[in-house]
Amino acid sequence: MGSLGNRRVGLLHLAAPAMSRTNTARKTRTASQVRQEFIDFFVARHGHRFVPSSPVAPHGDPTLLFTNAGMNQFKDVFLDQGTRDYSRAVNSQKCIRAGGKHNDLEDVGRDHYHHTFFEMLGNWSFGDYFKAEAIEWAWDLLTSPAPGGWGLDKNRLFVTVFAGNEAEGLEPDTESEDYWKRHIDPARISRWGKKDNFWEMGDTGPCGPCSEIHYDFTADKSGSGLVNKGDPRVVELWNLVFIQFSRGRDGGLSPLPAKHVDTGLGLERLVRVLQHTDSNYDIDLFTPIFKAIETHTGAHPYRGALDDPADIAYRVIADHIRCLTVAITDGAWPGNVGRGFVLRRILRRAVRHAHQTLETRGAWLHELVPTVVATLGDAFPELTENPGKVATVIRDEEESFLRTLDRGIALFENAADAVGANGQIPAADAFKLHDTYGFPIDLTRVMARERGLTVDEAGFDTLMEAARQQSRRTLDLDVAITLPPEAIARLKTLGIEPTDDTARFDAQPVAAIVKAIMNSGSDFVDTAEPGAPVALILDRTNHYAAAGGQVGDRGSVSADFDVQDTQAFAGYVLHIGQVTGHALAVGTAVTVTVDRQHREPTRANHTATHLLNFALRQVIGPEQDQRGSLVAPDRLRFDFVCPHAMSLQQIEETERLVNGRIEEALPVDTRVVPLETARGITGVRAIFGEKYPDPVRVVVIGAAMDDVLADPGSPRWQECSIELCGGTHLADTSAADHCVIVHEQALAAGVRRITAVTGPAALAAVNAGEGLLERAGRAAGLSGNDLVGEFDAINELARESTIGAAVRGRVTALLEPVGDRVRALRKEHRAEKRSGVVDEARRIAESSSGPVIVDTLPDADRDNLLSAMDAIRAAHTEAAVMLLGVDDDAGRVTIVARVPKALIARGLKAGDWVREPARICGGSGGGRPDMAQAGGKQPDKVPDAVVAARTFAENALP
RNA sequence: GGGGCGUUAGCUCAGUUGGGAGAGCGCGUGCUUUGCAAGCACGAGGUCACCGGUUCGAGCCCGGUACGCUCCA
Repeated sequence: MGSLGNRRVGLLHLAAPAMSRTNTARKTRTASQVRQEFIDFFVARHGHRFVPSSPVAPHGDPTLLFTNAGMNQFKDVFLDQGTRDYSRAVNSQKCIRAGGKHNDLEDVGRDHYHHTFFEMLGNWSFGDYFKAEAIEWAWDLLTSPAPGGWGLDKNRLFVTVFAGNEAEGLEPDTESEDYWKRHIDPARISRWGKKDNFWEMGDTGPCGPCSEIHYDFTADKSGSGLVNKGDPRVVELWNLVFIQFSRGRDGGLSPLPAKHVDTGLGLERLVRVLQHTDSNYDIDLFTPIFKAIETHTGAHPYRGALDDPADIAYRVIADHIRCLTVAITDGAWPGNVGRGFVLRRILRRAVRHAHQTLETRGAWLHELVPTVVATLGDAFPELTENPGKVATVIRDEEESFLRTLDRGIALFENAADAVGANGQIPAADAFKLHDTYGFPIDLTRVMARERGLTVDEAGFDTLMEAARQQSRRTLDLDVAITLPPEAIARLKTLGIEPTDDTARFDAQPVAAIVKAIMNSGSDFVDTAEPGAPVALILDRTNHYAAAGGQVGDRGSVSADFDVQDTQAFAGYVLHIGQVTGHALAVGTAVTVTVDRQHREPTRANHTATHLLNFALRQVIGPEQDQRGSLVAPDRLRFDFVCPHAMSLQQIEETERLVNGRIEEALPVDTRVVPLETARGITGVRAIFGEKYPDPVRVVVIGAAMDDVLADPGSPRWQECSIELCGGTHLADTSAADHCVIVHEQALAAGVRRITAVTGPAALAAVNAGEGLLERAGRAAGLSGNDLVGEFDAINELARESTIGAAVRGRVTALLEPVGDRVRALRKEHRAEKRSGVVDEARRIAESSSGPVIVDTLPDADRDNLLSAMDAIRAAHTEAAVMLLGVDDDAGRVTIVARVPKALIARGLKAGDWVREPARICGGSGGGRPDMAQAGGKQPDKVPDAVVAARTFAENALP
């Protein structure tokens, strides 16, 4: 027995007195005690090694979304691909069933026993004990009275065994059956077929019969007919799998030399039995979380009802926060693909319940993390390591969804109110919820179901597919010339070898032979004529084909062909471009030259990209994960995982770190090494999910490759940028001159993009930035029109010119107090102008009389005209008033008119009235009978217009 | 790389054929009231993100840009 096992021994004995003390009430144990008793039983009594739960986010297994069974971490043993230094193991495995083949997400909240996160107690034998012991011990632990066991009522237990299968030539598992008969009334044993009692890992591989213990929750112990019927009153407790066969590729079964035992006992349902509750959710793993939710929401206390919306929300939130806390602790991260997308969906369901069902506002789910840690931390100490970080991740994700949640709910409510007789939410609405507001389709489905509605999911899928098609179609347009699979096949039949591009790194001119010429229709031709774009395939080249984010080289082939882009397909390098000199024919001997003006800055940008990647990890944290990049001669772009916008300080710090390494003139070393070796280097950076060749090229900055390979595990490589990368790089970092981050923006939820420049462009950006900062600093000393002009000029330059993102932020910050003054000045100016116009209007009012007043005001816009109108009408309440404002500079005439009710009745309508002078000024207008506006573009016609307006009014008012 | 949506007062958001920019909260002042998270009145606060177009007239219509959100690749 190993030391790991010893550490956990002993609690069973401590717990025993507590159990016997409760003679009045029912004996109850905490979930923690149950878990520990299980482990102790197998460690202390039966010599098992305690093996801690593996992470729920499996690291080395891309076939698995989440750990979903206790055996996951022992899969290699069962597949005979790995060994352990022990043959008996026990643990409580953290499991998540959501999003994959086993998906319980849809059912969480609606019943008392589905969970996305749960624990699976298990004991394992690796070629050690088999059926007899597994059955004996399981029965012993379940039914022996305390302190040795849990003392379950044998009349509530049923056992199932494998019934055999003729087609497979499999006998009934009478072996297990005979062992069970030693313990239990044979009437309580039943036989079942392959579906229920034969376990297989996959289409091939280890498999074998299993035997299950079921528990009868019925009040009168009448559940014998409900075994394996999916009825919640009789549930499977413990599954004992006996791995004794291996299924080959031909589908046949052969006996395994080493037989294994794999068992699984769901902790939550077991504790439910032992705590005599009616629901998995009533056990002490959940009640503290319910309490915390109650405190945060003020909702009624949890009552456990299946049809109460608040109780459903309680269950969903408690389940989901457990799942999220554990998953994020184990290194999963909410995102938009795979595992991350499952987590995002889980979190959004919980947020939506908090917001809509429990009517809370703001992000608070993350505040439940400490409660989850309190309930699970003793069993899984990793939860206690950094719960603050886990809470932060959850909070960020909550806040981001809350931003669109209200709008989405409003859209859903409208759609739900408008549904037709078929009770179906239209696909267009469901898609918009998904596409615009981030409502996963399963969330929309849940919301619809709550209102007795369904969702047009077939239509949704169609829209989704259409969106995908569009994304792809537009992507394809970018590559004008590609090498389709049939063309590759033709090249192979022609005996043309893939291009030898080993010369691409030193980029010296090479001599080559034209092997094939392809036109834009993907047809092969014998000669390339001037004009149309074609792709040359040579036997060898020094051109770098676009890959790993780095754009393809430009260059020339002899003096006759201009290479505008270089792409590679299946090892064939396409030199895409046009003939500029003589026609080229297949078989021509040529000299290939790389355009240095294009290649050199690209090298600098690629090396700078690595330095940025490295610096960002230091500034943002280790969770910063590259999501994509573009390396072009004029700029570089880098997309990475980051929960929120970078602060000015973070941008500056990143630049400082990168430029520090540029100044140090660090050497850049590369080497092609076996993939296995490369992955073993401390701190090596690779893009998750990317397929790398083997062997793979490694680029290290700041250390010699010989030193790295001599001791790949050394922690000092943490201090260097080491990446798997096939791109072209500088010989040493100083050639990049300088690096400036010119943009920082959002790309998708939790993903940021930075754009940076190096070399002369970076130095120019620094100069421009410094100049602008200085101007912004001086602007505060200006006043009046100078201040306003300078403010506008600096703002425009800050927007338009290429300067550092951090400098742009600083300039904006400097200008903020100046902006206040500018606004005040402008306002003052407007007020002065208005009071001038209003004074003029008062003079008009004093000198006017009669039922119709028509006059002009110089230098007045619409607002001022209306103010002037009010001033005149205050003195002449019964008069119809028309004012014409003239703006000579802009060449505009603005006309407003008001007519009191009495005059409307006599036949003067403002809408008609304004049209007359407007027509004369070359414009038109309109409005209501009591009020109208119009305008024109010929200020010189205003005197005529005034006359016409007066005439019109006189004629209208006989 | 391609879509969808958004950007209006300090904050949260309305704004209906295009015709004088609004609400709630917050802020200020005054009044009332010494029983809770008070009431009433008045007021300040806007480049309707930016640029261009259409129009006599644009927060609103059209095109573009920036930023944010979001989905797909």
